Amino acid sequence: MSSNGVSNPPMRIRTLSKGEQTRERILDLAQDAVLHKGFAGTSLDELIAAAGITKSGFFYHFRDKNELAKALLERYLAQEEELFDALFKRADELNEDPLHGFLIFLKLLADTLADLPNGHPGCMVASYCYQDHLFSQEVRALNARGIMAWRARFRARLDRIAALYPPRIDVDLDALADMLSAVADGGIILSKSLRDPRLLPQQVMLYRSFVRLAFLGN
Amino acid sequence: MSSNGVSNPPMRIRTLSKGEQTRERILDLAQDAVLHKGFAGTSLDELIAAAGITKSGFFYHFRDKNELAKALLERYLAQEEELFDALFKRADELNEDPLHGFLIFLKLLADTLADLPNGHPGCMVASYCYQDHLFSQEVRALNARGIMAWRARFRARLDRIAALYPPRIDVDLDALADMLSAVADGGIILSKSLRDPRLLPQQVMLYRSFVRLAFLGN
DNA sequence: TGTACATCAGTGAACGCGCGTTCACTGATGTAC
DNA sequence: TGTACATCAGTGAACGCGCGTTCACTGATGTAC
Repeated sequence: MSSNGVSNPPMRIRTLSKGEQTRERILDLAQDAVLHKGFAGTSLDELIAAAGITKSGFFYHFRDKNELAKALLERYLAQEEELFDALFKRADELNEDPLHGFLIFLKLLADTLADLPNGHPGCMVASYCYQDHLFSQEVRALNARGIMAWRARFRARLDRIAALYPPRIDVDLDALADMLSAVADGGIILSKSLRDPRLLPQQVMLYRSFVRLAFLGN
Repeated sequence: MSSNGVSNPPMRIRTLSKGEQTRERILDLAQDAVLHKGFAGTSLDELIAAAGITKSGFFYHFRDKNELAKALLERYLAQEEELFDALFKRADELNEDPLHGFLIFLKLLADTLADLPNGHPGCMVASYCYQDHLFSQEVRALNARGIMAWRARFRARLDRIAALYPPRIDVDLDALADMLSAVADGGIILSKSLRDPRLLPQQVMLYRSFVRLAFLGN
């Protein structure tokens, strides 16, 4: 079940080999478990039982548990990138103005998040940042790079916007770019904690209101 | 060290008994460890070693590990309440207008967060929400009640503001109240992940800009 | 002021279970000639 | 088309260590009379 939904690319190109299918199944199960019990709280025993393989089968796919952590995060970040690429592409097809394109993107994002059947499963970056001492330096760096990539992506948009629409307030564009990540991560925490999937898209829409106010004034 | 700083009440009234001191020491160590390794990743062995007691000493203070989880969260929520009470009190002493009082509160909050020597240690509610399957129903409910209490507190302020300053945009006041929690939790994740303590207060100040724009228009 | 008893704040040893990891092995599928 | 070999995708058993929990016990401090 689940396999998160957020980030499924619009269409699968290549069919997966048997081994790749097993690996993806392990990752799906692991992601779900890690987002609800933490990494240390997720045992390999439960994963292999759910995946229907043996311990040694797991170690065929991952050298050790840390490599599972790394693969989980890499896949999550790649899926987010795909999602953002797709939504920006659609938004830009609908409008060529950078501000309105961004506002459309935010609306599409909120709609996408609102349409997830069980709500957003959780942000791997947020989960990992609260367990950073469990991971290798490599994984921690990957986590930070994920956030920096989001900042760079949104910042580039905001630069184009600010060039056309002088901001009504004194605002640091990096901070405003970060705010989308913050509001999304915070919104996920609200939705998860209160078991109300609507809270996350609602927060994204509030961020949208802020951007609109800041550049458009209404 | 640490003992988090955020939430230390302005002054200690009562001196703690020996047992209470030990208990607080365990909680300090546990909070630090849980926020960096997760709850399952934090062993009692490491806590007792750091606290300088034995296993049985620990179980004198807490019936089992779940009770530690509960005590940790209860203390965290109480400390947050104390902090908000203190900051609102100071803000209201400086100004009696509800909007400007709230804006001053947000500035005080940002300043407080900026002054934490090592940055904010992390939000227990966020940490727990990413490990909810580890905890009893009681602890999960406590976590949700924490967020609801923040919402109620900020919502009450926003109601008084909206009565005097009709909002410039169509905005749900519960959502706007939640946004402070979201921005704070998201800001903590930014600060922790990128190891830059300034990002959290920066996000709080952005939220402040939004509130100002929404009610004051500049 | 002295004695008896209760409570506080722990100690020390043992428990069994689950954890991640290793190792030698194997049937099925793919590739070269 | 048949055979030899390599790679893929695992199996099965064993490993030792660390985990949370239990239990009987104890010295120090507080309270009643």
